[in-house]
Amino acid sequence: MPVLMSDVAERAQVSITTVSHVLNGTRVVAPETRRRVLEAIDDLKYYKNAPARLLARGRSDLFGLIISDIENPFFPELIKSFERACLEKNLEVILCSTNYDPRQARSAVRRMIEAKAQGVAVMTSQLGPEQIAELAESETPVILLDCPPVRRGRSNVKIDYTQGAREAIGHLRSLGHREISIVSGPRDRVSANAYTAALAEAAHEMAIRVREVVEGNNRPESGIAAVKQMLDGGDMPHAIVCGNDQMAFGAMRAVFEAGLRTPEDVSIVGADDIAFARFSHPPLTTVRIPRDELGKMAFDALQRLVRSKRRSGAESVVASHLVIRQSTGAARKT
Amino acid sequence: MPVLMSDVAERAQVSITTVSHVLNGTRVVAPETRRRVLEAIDDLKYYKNAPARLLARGRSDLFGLIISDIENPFFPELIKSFERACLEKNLEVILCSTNYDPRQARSAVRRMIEAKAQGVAVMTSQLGPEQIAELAESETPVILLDCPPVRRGRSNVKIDYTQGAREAIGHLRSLGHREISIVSGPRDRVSANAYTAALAEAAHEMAIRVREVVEGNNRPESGIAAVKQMLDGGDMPHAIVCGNDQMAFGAMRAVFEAGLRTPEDVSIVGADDIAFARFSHPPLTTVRIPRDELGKMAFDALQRLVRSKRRSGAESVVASHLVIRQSTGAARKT
DNA sequence: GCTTCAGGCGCAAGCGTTTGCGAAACGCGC
DNA sequence: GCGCGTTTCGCAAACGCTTGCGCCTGAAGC
Repeated sequence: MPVLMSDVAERAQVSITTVSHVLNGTRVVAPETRRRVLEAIDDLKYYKNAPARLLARGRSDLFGLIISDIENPFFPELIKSFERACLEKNLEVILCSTNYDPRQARSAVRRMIEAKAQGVAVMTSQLGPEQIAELAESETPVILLDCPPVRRGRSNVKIDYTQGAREAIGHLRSLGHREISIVSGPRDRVSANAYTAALAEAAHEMAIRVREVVEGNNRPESGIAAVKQMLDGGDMPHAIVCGNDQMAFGAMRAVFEAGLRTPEDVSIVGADDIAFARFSHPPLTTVRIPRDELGKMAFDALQRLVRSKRRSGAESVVASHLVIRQSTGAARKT
Repeated sequence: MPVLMSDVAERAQVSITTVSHVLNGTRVVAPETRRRVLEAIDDLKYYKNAPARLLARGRSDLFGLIISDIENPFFPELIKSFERACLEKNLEVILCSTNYDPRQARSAVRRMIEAKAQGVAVMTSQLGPEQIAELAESETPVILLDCPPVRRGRSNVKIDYTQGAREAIGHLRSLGHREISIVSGPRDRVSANAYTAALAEAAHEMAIRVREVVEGNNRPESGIAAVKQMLDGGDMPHAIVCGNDQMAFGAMRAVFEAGLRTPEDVSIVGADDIAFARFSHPPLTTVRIPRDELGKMAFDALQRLVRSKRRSGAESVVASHLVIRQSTGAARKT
């Protein structure tokens, strides 16, 4: 039923070989012939058959991207910049979410392999070593997030939290704070631990005391819960550093509900700098993770890996920086 | 290099025909044989070759989803529920964004056709009639959003704003408000107009005056701008109904920056009920568009269309409802 | 005028599945 | 012991494209 290359060929009075070549630019075709072919394609409204094409070529123009959860505001910007980079090079993207579910994680990997993705950027920590190994066995180059070591066919893009952590702690210090409390991300997430560690180190360097670290699950509710718990402790924290913005929003809410104010009574710092951080009340001071750079970087790294014959992995790093808004303020004199 | 069906067949001592049939469950295979095949697949780590499969079958198990912009918080939840529904039926999703760019819109359509998607849900108004026609010509069933009429191979899922609008206006009225101002979405968006119209009608019914409608672009900044403009007018609005939540956040910010308070001085109502509406300050009263239902509904409608031989389209409707939080309050006595 | 060469193009063999036909093997009734 | 219905499985022809070879034509070289 659909229009085939042979139909185009017939109408343009050439062989399908020629049609294929003008379509792909794989060899010189006389301008006049080319014109006829293009015209025929247009007249007939020919669409190439992607599966047939892939099958014949043996490889795809697909780059895979595996993320945790599309509803997590961390990802959309990352996805978008990854996609944009792919589009520019005329590559397709195949996107899969794990939704924090190991089953879906496995199925995501399977799909990547089945679709014959040239390479896959894994921007979630939901994949276990077995899944990574599976990709490796299929000779699929992989980019991991915060997950060294690098090796053949496997690069790493790393978020450097140290700078952001230093700036955040430094900022609080300069506001007169000498103690902080931390609402961390889930302990089973490498990135969360890295950030918490970076904070602890920065605090140590600057002689700031870390009163407590309470673990959240990265969602606003857990920010609320964490802060409630802190407040119940009796001795109220005056500076809270959160593992991500969503928990920071929760924290602000809990502070408000306790009859306190941000930043007058307690300063709050988020992390990620999601779009809404600018529109919360007060606008959130936060450690920005440049997710657009991250997507671009993942793409670049992947492309390098795919192109190079040796497939030797590399590590690239994106820096984090504090962006100061209005959720942090001078420590109260005691 | 990769493991083929023939490898599996050899190891299991059967023909590739049999392997194919156990893989697809397309005919009965003796239990023992079946076991051997499965075992071989497992041992060899065989992955089916999706392109080859598609080519041979002539059709795919792909459902397409075209959205505007993944960074727009309206979409992720919709995407997720669409995906979930597909996953349950063992269908793959191919997702494309238009990013409000006609070129990308065209390319999205082309990709759907090339990939041989069984059907496509178009949840954006970026596709012009030509693109829709393109899909129709390729015999691809289509689900549109708020875009009648229904016809062969083309269903519509409609958001019913009237209920939500009535509830919103009624709520404001019961709080003592007798006038509202509207910050609408872009006028070239059908849905935005539908909502504005529903608001106007509800207002009319309840004898509420619509002081003004200023057009925004659905982003927070435009909410700020719109409210600034209203405030500059001198005569301050006491109730503002916004076309979406993001503009409502902007509106709240502008109100705050003008030294006023929400809801004491001005009540603000959003629309969509994105995740952050619960965590803004104050939490946003908003007309909820159930995006999860929407995704599910789009999927169901698409599936019906794909399955039925006659391909006759239908219209399904999702209702909207007000969710009352704290950005609305009693009108001030004048 | 004959050879050489390059530019332009077509032939046909894959690519790895699915699936319509059938064939073999087996059990049962008579 | 034979015919017949079942059950179980294999053969080989698509599917629509890409691409290695190689042919043809006309112009340039001598």
